[in-house]
Amino acid sequence: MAKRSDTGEAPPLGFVEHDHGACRAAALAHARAVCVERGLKLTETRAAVLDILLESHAALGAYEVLRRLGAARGSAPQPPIAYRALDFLVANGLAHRIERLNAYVACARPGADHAGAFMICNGCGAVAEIPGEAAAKGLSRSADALGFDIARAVVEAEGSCPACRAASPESGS
Amino acid sequence: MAKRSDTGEAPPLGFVEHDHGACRAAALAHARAVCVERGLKLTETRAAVLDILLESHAALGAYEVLRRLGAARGSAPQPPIAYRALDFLVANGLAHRIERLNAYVACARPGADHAGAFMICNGCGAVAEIPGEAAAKGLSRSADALGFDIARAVVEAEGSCPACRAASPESGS
DNA sequence: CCTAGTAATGTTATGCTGTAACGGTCAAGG
DNA sequence: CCTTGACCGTTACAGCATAACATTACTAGG
Ligand SMILES: [Zn+2]
Ligand SMILES: [Zn+2]
Ligand SMILES: [Zn+2]
Ligand SMILES: [Zn+2]
Repeated sequence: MAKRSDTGEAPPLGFVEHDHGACRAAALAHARAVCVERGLKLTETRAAVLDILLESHAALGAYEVLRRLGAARGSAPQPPIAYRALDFLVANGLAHRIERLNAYVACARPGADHAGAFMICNGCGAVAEIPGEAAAKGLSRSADALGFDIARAVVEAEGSCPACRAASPESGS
Repeated sequence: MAKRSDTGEAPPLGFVEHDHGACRAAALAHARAVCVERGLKLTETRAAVLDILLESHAALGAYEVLRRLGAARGSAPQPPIAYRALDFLVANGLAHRIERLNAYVACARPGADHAGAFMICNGCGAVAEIPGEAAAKGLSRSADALGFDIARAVVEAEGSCPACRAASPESGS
């Protein structure tokens, strides 16, 4: 495949093979560091939810998170438990909400600026997070022309990841 | 205001003053033409739902459409009635789904290519539909670099329209 | 005309997504 | 001690969406 150091971009996790154990540990460590730095509390529940999201680079619905949280605890927590933790993670850039799926994914670019864009594979459910600049640039030019002030941009592309394209080429061009 | 003929782009309805009665009639006429051309049936229910969406350039939730449909008929239709009509309109490019809002808006660019992007005003709920090219270009370059095949892109910016910025400038820069 | 097929609508029931509201727990600080 | 504030636990409900099946309407063929 293409080299990836030639553009200076971060490697796009989600579709590429990588040491996910390290990936997960690094994200968790980063979360702890961020919370210390900002005076936030990464409580047991929040850490557990983040860890659940970090199980893979797929997006999980709130109720799926809730189920796994219940399995991890032995009890059966109610929806607000999951939503509050997810809201905390999203508000602090540790996770993202995928609007197209009404689902949540752990942040794959710890510490980045966080105007991210996402590529969602319909085959395997993997989600890759990429810098949003490319899309945001064109978008903000359009917004300027309109006099519109962008507070937040949702950029989500749905399609087939390299692995899924290789596995079922009938849907290709 | 800024001239709008200097870029060759279509005028961005939704945020600009315009003769909305004509806008609505033209959209309805276009819908009829499209259906005739493609051998589709713009039934009473479908036309009614499209007309409801065309009441303004704001997005409506399915249940709000349902309520208005009930008001227009005198009966109280069930959710699938609205969803089926909305699905038909979306499938044929006569309306669009706004993922961020779980809501639907009439197409404001009849006959266009339909890889549109949307600007959603948090103040007044107006939605402007703009050509998606600007964002799509950067996005597809990223996708190519990843080996990702984009089937559909969701591009939705949330913020303040010119009118709402003027009305409440405290949230400005 | 009658019939069979298809497309759309009507109806029932249910599941997924998200939040309001209130009470309990625990730690920090006067 | 007693307040304050942040978080957690629980109940109840609101909003979004679809599966499944019954019914109606339109259409093509006999
Ligand atoms: Zn990973
Ligand atoms: Zn895939
Ligand atoms: Zn209009
Ligand atoms: Zn506005």
